Amino acid sequence: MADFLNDLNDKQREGATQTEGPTLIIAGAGSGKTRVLTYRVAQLMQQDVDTFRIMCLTFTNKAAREMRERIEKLVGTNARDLWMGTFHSIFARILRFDGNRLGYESNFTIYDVEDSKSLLKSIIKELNLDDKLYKPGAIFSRISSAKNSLISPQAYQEDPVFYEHDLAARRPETGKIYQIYANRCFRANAMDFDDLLYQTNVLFRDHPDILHKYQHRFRYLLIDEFQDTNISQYLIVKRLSAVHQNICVVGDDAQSIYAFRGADIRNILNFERDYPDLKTIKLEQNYRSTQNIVKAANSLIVHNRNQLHKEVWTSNAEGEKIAIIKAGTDSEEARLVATSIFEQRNLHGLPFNDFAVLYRTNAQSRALEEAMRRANIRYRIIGGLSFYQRKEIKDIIAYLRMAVNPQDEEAIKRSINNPKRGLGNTTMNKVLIASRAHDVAVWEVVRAPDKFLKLPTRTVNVLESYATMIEAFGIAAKEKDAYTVASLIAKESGLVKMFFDDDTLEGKNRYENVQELLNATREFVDNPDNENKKLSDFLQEVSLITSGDEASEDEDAVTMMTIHAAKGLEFPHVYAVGMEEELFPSSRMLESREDLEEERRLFYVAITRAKQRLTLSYALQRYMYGNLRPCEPSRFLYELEPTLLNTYQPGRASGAAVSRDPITNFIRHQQERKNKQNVTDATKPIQNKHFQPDDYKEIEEDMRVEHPKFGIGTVKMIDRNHTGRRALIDFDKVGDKTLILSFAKLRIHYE
DNA sequence: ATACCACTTGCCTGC
DNA sequence: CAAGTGGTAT
Repeated sequence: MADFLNDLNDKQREGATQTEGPTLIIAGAGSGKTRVLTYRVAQLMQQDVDTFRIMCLTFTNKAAREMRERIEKLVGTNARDLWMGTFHSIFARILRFDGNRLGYESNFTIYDVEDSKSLLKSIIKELNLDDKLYKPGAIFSRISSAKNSLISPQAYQEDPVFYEHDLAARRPETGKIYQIYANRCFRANAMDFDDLLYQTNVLFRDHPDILHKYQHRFRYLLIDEFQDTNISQYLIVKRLSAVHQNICVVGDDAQSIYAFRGADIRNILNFERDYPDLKTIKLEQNYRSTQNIVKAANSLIVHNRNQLHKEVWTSNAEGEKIAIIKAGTDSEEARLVATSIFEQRNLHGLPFNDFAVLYRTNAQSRALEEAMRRANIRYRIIGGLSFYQRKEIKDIIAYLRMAVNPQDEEAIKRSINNPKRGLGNTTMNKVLIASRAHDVAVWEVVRAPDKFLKLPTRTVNVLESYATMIEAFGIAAKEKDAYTVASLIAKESGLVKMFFDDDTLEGKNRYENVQELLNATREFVDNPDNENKKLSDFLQEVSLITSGDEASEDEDAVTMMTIHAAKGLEFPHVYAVGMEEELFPSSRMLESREDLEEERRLFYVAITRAKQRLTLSYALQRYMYGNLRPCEPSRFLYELEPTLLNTYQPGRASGAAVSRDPITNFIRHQQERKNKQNVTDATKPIQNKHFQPDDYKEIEEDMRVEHPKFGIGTVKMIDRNHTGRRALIDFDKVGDKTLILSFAKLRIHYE
């Protein structure tokens, strides 16, 4: 029965079998953490814990699906009652049940980022604020981080710290916008992504009976990728586990890469503080990668200061060294990567599925796609503009949303004059103003315009016929399955005809995409795993799609995606491209050490995706904003242990200034760079663009610092009486030196 | 009300 | 380079 546990090593088994009490599993990359979670759930089920008492939170829907399948295989029973899914989908479900206690109807809409920004844009306009200063995106991220820290609109407006911050950014009205935004979402019976967590917290906080219900229902809580949870998520699980304390979190602080959307690494670093009885298990053996890859990853991550100690090791083969590709331009880089993939495939008879190309930004995919097409390499792109973000799809979805929740203001705006019905901005503005003046949902005005304002008869008729149509859709949505309703709506709304009548290539494409959407609803309805097949269920699933959900591995193709999207995945052959300063690390991440460390963790994630072979590439010039700009190799490349990188082979391209060998030697580049530096050092002390000294005021005793000439050393003493501060530094290579801090260019060295 | 064109703006990452 | 905006002609 329980013999499946033999598949695990000692540490893993400990993690899988010690099911009671709070547990923290620190799991290095490739150490089998998903496996432990899977086996732990299987173990619980073996112990006759009712499946519906287990909640397991994953980072993507795909991970949840796969884990469920593996569990079913292990225990041989159906795991349908298991509450397994992403934070957002699980808590959206709870809010559908009990959100009425907060005044939401169970058919609430989930606003995506575009909806949120569009709403903010109209609020900013209504308040007559300067849209140069009040950028919807900037306001949105303020609101988002407020919600993720559980700051209500009211608390936000009363807090002087937020006010000062917004005032400094010349956006003093941000708090007011937040308040109006929240009101408008509520009136539209809509929640944004952050609300799904925020409102769950409010629900649990203000309605103890409901919290009590769920606390007693879920006896076991398991959370994957815990390093990427935010405060709001953490508080939910803390509340839920308060009674039974059976909370098991699994994560790797070295792979925390979502701070920009509120993830707080302190959740994992401080977990012990909240659970004094905590049992901590470290998984340090890597089963995924070669020794060279593991070592390279380790050599990089030691440069981060903020981390838990762990030593990831592997007993796998040494493997190939890390290859470095140096290219002239981004398009050459793409071509060299394509060539390399092609060669490797032919050389070893590998499927394209074995290869992944990872980049920092989605914009980088363009050049790569072109190169792949030219080299006749099949590829699939994960992320980027997803199917559901396409204009024509959003057009249809707006109607589907209206059918489920006609209060949905953003859906009204999108659908009311599309296809064209002669309802332009003028009318719409009047409607919006009336809805605000009477404090009713926009829908109420649209449905009965005469009650609220004066409009030409013709316009009133158009509005009324639109409303009648939506109401008919609404009735259909209640009675029929998602596919039937979606087909009806596509036809009756006139959108299908509109796309069909468009004879351009683009129009044809759109028409096909709409058909594709209808296929998706059909598949949704036909899928036996889906218990509920209504349109509202379909929309719920669509709005909470996570990156990678749409990918199918049926076709043999190279996978291309951002490093963020690659989290949790692995490939035999990985190419990480665009290893350049300002791109990776991103230019926006150079300011603070925290940001830079996050970029480094991101690179760590990229490296550790590779099982057998890792190739890194960079270009000397790259197109940006439509023109070619010079680039420098990423500082991260210099942080890798040089002996792990593939070395220059003198037999090939000897002596030549420009190598014809496509895989040119990074070491040589590094050498050239060093030589150049030394020359400059002799004449002008420090003119190294790369060497950015830290503010000398930050340097303190016992710190490790780096001097461009003397190298790395330890600060032994600082004489603060001396003007400009004098410091005694013991350099590893040249011994003691006394330097005037305000003159010496020193960089703080974190190790 | 709408269609089209010149002009500006910005490329992180994503539930 | 490409999406979005604002102005103008129809």
